[in-house]
Amino acid sequence: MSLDQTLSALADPNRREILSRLSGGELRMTDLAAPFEISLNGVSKHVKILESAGLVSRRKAGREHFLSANPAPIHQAADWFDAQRAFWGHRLDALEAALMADDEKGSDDD
Amino acid sequence: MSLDQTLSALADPNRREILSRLSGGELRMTDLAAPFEISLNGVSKHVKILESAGLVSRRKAGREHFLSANPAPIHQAADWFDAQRAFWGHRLDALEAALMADDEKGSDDD
DNA sequence: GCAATACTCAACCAAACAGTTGAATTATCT
DNA sequence: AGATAATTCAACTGTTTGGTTGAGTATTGC
Repeated sequence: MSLDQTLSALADPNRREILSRLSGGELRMTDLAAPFEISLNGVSKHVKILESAGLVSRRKAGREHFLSANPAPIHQAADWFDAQRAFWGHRLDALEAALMADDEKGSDDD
Repeated sequence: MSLDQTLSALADPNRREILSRLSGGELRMTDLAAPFEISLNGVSKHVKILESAGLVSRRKAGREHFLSANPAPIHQAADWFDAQRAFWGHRLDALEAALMADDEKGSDDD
């Protein structure tokens, strides 16, 4: 549930894809895993990571496990990024500064 | 520069701390590293990772390397999270749904 | 009861990661 | 020129990660 966990869970494209596939509602493990190139066991491990990051939850019904997405940690991370964006504001970073310096040189020279 | 790189770079608290220390402007490697518990070499490796994620850039002056933060990838990631937040909207996640079910049961039972 | 289905668990592998230490490089100071 | 300072590079260690395969455990269907 920490930012660390949320970000590293979300840093993997397979896991983002899992979440995206879960956006339509619950899916059984097998159905969730079907379109992936990696094995079902591989997907299962990713799901476990998402679960322990609080991004997915599981409902067992007999032998089937129904997975669903929990957007809450995404909201929290989004809040953190908003705060960062506000904090960093429009301060020029080194790349932008370099580009603007180039521009100035270019237009000054005209 | 990819979302993958940005998120996994940002998933580490030492690296977030490095960025935060860089928020006041350029710092030399040694000065940047001073307050950390890990070795200077350790910090240097983190900086390299941040650099290859586009989050930090480096200006060499003689034997000194001046590091500065590049907020651009943070902005991009923030945009991505905003889109996600919008996408997931206020749809209840499984945890919330469970809590509300509990609430209902509690007040119904009154 | 038996076979198939839906999973997890455990062991393993290769690659990446976080950290260290020690040596090499380059720049500055006296 | 020689010492010191700022930094990287290289090698090594232990842990984590993304993935596999194979076996084990329930549950369901015939």
